[in-house]
Parts: sequence; C-alpha cells; structure tokens
Amino acid sequence: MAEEELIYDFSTIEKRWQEYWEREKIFRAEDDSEKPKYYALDMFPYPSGAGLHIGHPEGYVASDILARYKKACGFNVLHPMGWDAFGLPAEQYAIKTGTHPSVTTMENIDNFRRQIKNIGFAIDWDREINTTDPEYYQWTQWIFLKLFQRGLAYVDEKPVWWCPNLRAVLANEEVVDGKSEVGNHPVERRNLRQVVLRITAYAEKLLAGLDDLDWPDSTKRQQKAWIGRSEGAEVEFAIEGINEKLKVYTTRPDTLFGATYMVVAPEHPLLDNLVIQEKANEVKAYVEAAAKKSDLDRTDLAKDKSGVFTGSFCVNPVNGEKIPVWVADYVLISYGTGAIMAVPAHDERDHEFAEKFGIEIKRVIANPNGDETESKLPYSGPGVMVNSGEYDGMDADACKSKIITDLEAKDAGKGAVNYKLRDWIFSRQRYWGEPIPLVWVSAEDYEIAKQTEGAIKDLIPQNDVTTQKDGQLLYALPLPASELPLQLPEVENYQPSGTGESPLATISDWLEIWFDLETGKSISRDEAKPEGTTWVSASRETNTMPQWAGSCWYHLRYIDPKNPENLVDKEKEAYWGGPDFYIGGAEHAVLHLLYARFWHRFLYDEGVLANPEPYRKLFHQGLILGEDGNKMSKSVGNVVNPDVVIDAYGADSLRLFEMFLGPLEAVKPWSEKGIEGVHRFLRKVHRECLRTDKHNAKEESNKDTLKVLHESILKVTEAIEDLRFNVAISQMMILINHLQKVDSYSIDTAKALLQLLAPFAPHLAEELWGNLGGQPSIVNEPWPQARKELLVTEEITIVFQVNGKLRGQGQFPKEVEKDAVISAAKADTKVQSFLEGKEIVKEIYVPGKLVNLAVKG
RNA sequence: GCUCAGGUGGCGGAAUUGGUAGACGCGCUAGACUAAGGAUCUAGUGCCGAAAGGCGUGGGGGUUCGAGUCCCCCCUUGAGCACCA
Repeated sequence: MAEEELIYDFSTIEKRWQEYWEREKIFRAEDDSEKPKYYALDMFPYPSGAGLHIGHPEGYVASDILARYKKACGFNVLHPMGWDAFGLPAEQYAIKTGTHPSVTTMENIDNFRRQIKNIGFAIDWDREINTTDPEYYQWTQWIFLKLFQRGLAYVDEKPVWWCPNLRAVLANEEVVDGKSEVGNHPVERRNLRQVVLRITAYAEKLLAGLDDLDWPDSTKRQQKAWIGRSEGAEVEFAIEGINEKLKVYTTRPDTLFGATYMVVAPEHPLLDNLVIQEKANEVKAYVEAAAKKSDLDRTDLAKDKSGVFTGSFCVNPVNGEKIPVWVADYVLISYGTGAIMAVPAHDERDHEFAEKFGIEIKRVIANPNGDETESKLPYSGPGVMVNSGEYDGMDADACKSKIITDLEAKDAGKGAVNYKLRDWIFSRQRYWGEPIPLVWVSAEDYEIAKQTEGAIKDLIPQNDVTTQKDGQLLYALPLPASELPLQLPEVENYQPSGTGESPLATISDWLEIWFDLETGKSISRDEAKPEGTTWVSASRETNTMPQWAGSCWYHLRYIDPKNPENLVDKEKEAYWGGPDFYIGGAEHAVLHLLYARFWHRFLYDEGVLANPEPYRKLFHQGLILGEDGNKMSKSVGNVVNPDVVIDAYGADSLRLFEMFLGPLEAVKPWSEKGIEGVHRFLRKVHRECLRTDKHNAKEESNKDTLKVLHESILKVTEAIEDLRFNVAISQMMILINHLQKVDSYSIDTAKALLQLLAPFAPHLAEELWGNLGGQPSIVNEPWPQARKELLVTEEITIVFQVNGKLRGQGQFPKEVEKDAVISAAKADTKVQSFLEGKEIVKEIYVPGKLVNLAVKG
C-alpha cells in the first residue's frame, strides 16, 4: 500500500459523507413507523452574529451520539434543529444600521446552519423551524389567544422593571441583582401597562409535576424555590379605633402569642387609615424615602432595619393583647398580604428590628435542648409551646393546625398557602417579537361584540380585559384564528419610543384599524370604513411577546413542522410524545424551562396534547472554558472558534474531543494539546483499519482480541446509556491500542470497532466501513451485541493482602476453592515476610478477587 | 448569611458502588527511525527512597479484616437563593 493512501484526509472524507447523508436523507424521521421512537432535542440556538461558539456543539454532539446510537438500536429517531430567532441583538443592530431584523436574522441563520452542518449531525433538516417565520409564530399567537380566552392573560398597569438603556420592560426573571440579565444595565420601577400571563394559576401543578421528571436535582430545586410554596395561615387582627382588619400571612401560627408588633409595607393600602395625626409627617417621610429606594437598596445592600411606628394598635385574636403597628420596608407589598405579625423571639428579621427599636421580645417556643437564655434568641427550631395560654406544653409544630382550627372557629383566620411565584409579564416594548393579537375597542363596541354571533364571540374571556387610554376605558378583543398570523408591519425606525411604547405604536396605518366584530377582519383606518354595522374603529395592541414565547412550544412543532391546520397533528403528537432527551444550558433552569412547562401543561389541560410535561429527561452540559481556565470571552482573547478547529483537525476530532474533555455536566477547560490526542487516536483507527495485511480473516479467532472487543462493546454501550461519553472514548482507545499490538485481527473486529465509533466520529466510521467492504450507510447497521461469555477467562488473578495492604497475587483456575487460595497466599514468599512473628487473627476471602490476612503482634 | 454539589498525580479525568487507587488522554524522561523532527514507534512516569520499604484520594477523627467510596467535625472551591414572614 502506498504511503499517500494512509493519510487521514478528514476534509475530503467529512465533506463526502455529509453530502451523502443529506442527499439520501439518511436521518429523516418517519411519522408512521412501526419502530419505537426516540426524540433527542437540543435547546435551539439564538442565531447570533458572532456565529457558533465552541459551547454549542457540546450539547449537540451529546444528543447526536444518542440519536445515532438509538438509530442503530432500532429506533425511529427524531433529531431536529431550528432557530430561536426573535431577540434583542437583531433589533439593536437594526436600530443602529436600519437593516431590517429579518435580514440580519436570515444571514445569521444561514451561517449557523452552515457551521452546524459542518459538524455532521444526524439532523432531519426537513423539520427545521424558525420562530420568526409567520407560519411558525401564528401558532405562538394561537396559543396566546387560547390563554386569553381562558382568562390566563390580562392587562394591568403595574410597577415593572424598566431598563432605560434597553428602553424595555423586563420580566422578574430577567433582572439579576438589580441589573438587566442582558447587558447588565441598571433597572428601575415604572408603572406601565402590561400584558400579563397568569402563571400563578399553575403554581401548584408546576410544583407537583416536578416530582416525576428525570431532571438534574439542582434544576428541580431551583424551580421549586422559584415557585416558593409555603403553608401557613392568614390571621386577621382587629385594629383599635378603626372598623378594619389587618390581615397577615404567617407560616408560624404557633408563635402567635409571641407577636409583639405588626408591620405593614410602605405601600400597604390601609396605611393611611392606620397613621395617627402626630405620626403623619414622620410616616409620610418614611414612605416617600422607601419609594425612592430602588429594590437594590431595599434588598441587596445594607440590611439595616428601618421603620416608623404608626401610632395604631391591633388586637391579638388569641389573647386580646394590644400590639403596636409599624411601617417598615423590610416587609414587601408583593408577598402574602403585605403585612406581618412580628415575632422577634423566633424570627431573625423581627428580632433585629425589635432590638433596634426596643420592642418587647417574648419567647413562646422552648428549645428542647434546654438553653433558655435570651442570647440564644431568635430560636426557629422545634420545641414546646410556652407563654401561650392553653397551648402551653404542646409540641409547637403539631400545634400549628390546632391554632388554625381555633382561629377559623373565631372567624379570625384560616389556613393558607402562599407562593413566591409572580405572574409573568409577557409584553415587551419592542419591534422584533411576535405581535400580540389583540385589538382595543370602546365599551359600546365591546358589548356588541359579545352579542354578535361570529368568529369572536366565543373567544372573549369571562372577565373583561380593559385598559385606560387618554381617559377612556378600552376593552380587549382577540383576533380569531382565521386572522393569524398577525404579521409584523414594516417600520421606518426600530427605536422604541422613550415613553415605553413599542415602535409599532408609531405605525398608525397598522395601529389604527377598522375592525369587524363578527369576522375579526380588519383594514387600515386610512381606507374607507367598510359597509355593515359590525365594523368599528379599533386600535391594535402594540406590545410584542418576549423571546421566551417561541421556545415555549417549539418541541411540539418539530413533530409536525409544516402543518397549516394545527399546531401539531394529534396522532403524530401521540406517536412522538415529548423529547426522550433534552439537553441545554443550566442557565435556563427557571426561565425557559418553567415557561415551557406552563404552556405545555395549559395545552394539555385544553386537550390539545396527550402529555402534561414537555421534557421528561433533561440534562445540562457543562460550560467549556478557555485554555486559561477562564470563561471564553472576546475581551480576554481565549475564544476557540469551531471553524478553525475543524479546519485543523476535522469535525470528527472536534466531536470526539468535546466528549473526551470530561464528564458532560462538568465545567472544563479547552486544551489544544488535548484535541491532538484524540486526533492521534482517529489517525490510529484510520491506519489500522486500512492495514489489509493485518486482516487475516472474516471472523475473529484470537481469544484476547475477542475479550477486549466484547469488553469494549459492553463498556461503550453502558457508557453511552449513562451519558458518560468520556469513558466510552477511553474504552475505544484501549481497543485500538490492543489491535495495534496484535499481529493480526479479523475484519469483523475492525467493523465492530467502527460501529462503536460511528456515533462519535461518524464521518471516519462511514469512510472506513466502506473501505472494509461494508455497504453504506453504517448508520443503518444494528448496534453490536456484547457476548458476555467471552469475558470470562479460564484463569483469574487473585490478590493477596496482609492487613488490607497489597503484598502479592496469584493465578488460579476460575473454579478454585477458598482453602487453596488461602494456602497459596500464605505460601507466597512476600506475604510470608509480613506474617513472620505475627499471629493471623482473621482470614478474609472474597471469591475470585482477593485474600486478606489480618495479623497482629 | 442560608441551601446544594464538589475537592483524586504536573494537567483533564477513571475506579465493577466497601475489595489491586491513578484506567484513558495530555505533559514529561529515555531510546529507535531520521538530513531533520513539533511526525511516528518502543519503554518508563503518584510521591519519598539506591533498594527493601514507607507514604498517598483537601485536613482531623471514627466504623471495618479492608475506606477515594460509609459516619462526625473542620478547611476550601463552585452553583443557586438572598428580608418571601
């Protein structure tokens, strides 16, 4: 064989097979297959202008290995790809340059697609989706309208996070430590009209549904914490001198006797009633100061407690004691009832406050460990009730429900559940997002709509959705499905208006319309008003949806990406179910993954879907750091470009190395030397498989080779199933090292190696498969089965220990008796030197493994 | 501050779940081939020690014939939460 033929020309090989796979549609997923299905899903990328970075392929390679492996195991595999393409960068680029975001987006998608195809994934490209395609987003809008119809979307003018730099409103989840998650700009509170989704209605379902999911624990915990369910009681305190009750929420009704003051939040609606004349100025000043504080100041910085006495008193419903009412900003208006009963003896925050303002601290739970000194307060552990009247001596925890029952009997409270989860602010004041398909009409026209038979009437929610505009109350009407998609209009200027309205608000011929209350059809108000009594003047909603919307349901559209009639065909959805494997970054633990569960569960409740949960098995790949151990970033200059890596080593080397770096979930640094290592391995495979002089026969006869081969089949298979791809690759290296050492091996052995390698380095495996006489494609070959009987050898090695330390070993037939092994161990010269002058007190024999002689003296 | 997950050679990491610690790869050392080697191959490579041997999985204790693995305390790194009553 000539030298040249041994060169591993990965560029040619990879190009050849990528073209072949695409041309032959090797990875097409069948909707009507008899085979069991396997659906491997990647979190689809945002196609940024920077192109693919080295982190993207990590998850994609992992899912691709599973997809190819499962295909070999006889599954009908769906491994799709698409683009989460609405978003701020394209819009900001448009603001800067005037280029339409769709132009930038398409360019970026073309680049991403090219880069992804260069890595040779087993993707069914016929199912590619794009969230900015009207054919796609009409269904995003359709789901929104369903939510609207069921009263799960409403409009509210409420304080929201406004980012002046981004000129946009952000969701709670998009604000981290008082800064925008994107760009790290400062944010502030502003009252703005917002479209809000009632995700809180799903709090319980979203919490309960977590239990059955095969997700990383940390992610489940984060979602649990975000939903933040707590159980306790709502207790009503009479206010002296006012005919109002102050309602508080507490998780510790058992500490009710220890309540020595109350606190209302500065924004509490009863505050004005509570403040007595002499305190009015002081309280007013405090409330104004609190309003000026950003949330950053209120929560993140100095936790120094502040507050002002209102001059009013409440009456404790359990013992009639008078309790002073304070106002303090450590109580949040947005949680519970915005007011608390403070129990300084058993709550850290209340304790700090009481110490500072000299308020009584009254212990009502005794520490069972006996330490009753005041210095041990606050105490929040379990214990026995004290200073609590009739409840004294009872176990505090058990007492909670008893006190709740007693309060209910007195009509002074009830058991209650609270969640930290807030409703989802769904509107964005941006251009580059899905238009929200609502129109605003007058009260009179709204009444007509409710009585007009047609496309709209039944879509109107039970509770009216209204907003104030220029002193007029307007009512929201939905567009019927027949009017979808509601497409984005062309605009001159992508800049949001500084008042917090989207640029769509400036497109008057799109905004101001004639609207038919019967059919939902509309035309611009620039045109003449059509004939007919049901045509009225209306204006469109100008907000667009957040980027999360499109990714809430994309896993469904891959199942049936071109269906013009439905979001997804029911039969196809029943066949494919949800993804069997979902991989993406851990940064989406509470954002995308919670929103998508919400929408999916809603669609399930609506009877649209057969499964309540979208992602049964979830995995987060770990970050790949730069070679210097720091996060890759342009400014540090440690970014690795996948295009450059592919040019230098090939896609197979890139794939293999990303998996060989370490455990899939671990954060791990890139290494240029490391990729040379796996590249060397692939070259070895290439060279060995082409050495026809070594392939002596079709079937393998060498016992050692058979053993190593089948051990490898077993270990690689197990490692793939366990997502431990680094271990699988190690085992293949062991196999090739063995084949390199032996004089000859069979073609079957070489082919089995290629099959194991195929999910990891598919191009090279496909190429060599052909060279060894296999028919393309190796992708369709059944996965090799390990013959475990070949792993058992006639002779076994048993190690000898003295006091647990290795001192020798011996070869024995596999059926050897215990006594024979122990005698051999004692006879071992080295073992003997450690037994000398000592007494054997115990002889341990682990069959087939080891002997341990415990000695003393 | 609270909660969780980790700490194994010079480096990335293996270890049948209580039974030979350090597989595999990188790096390093020596040698072979060579005009040359940043290619390839061979041998070696946890630490100390000439060897015998000793010591070794963040530190300290414990359980056990036997501990990287189980228990307790501490140190440390990372992630999440951060006035949620």
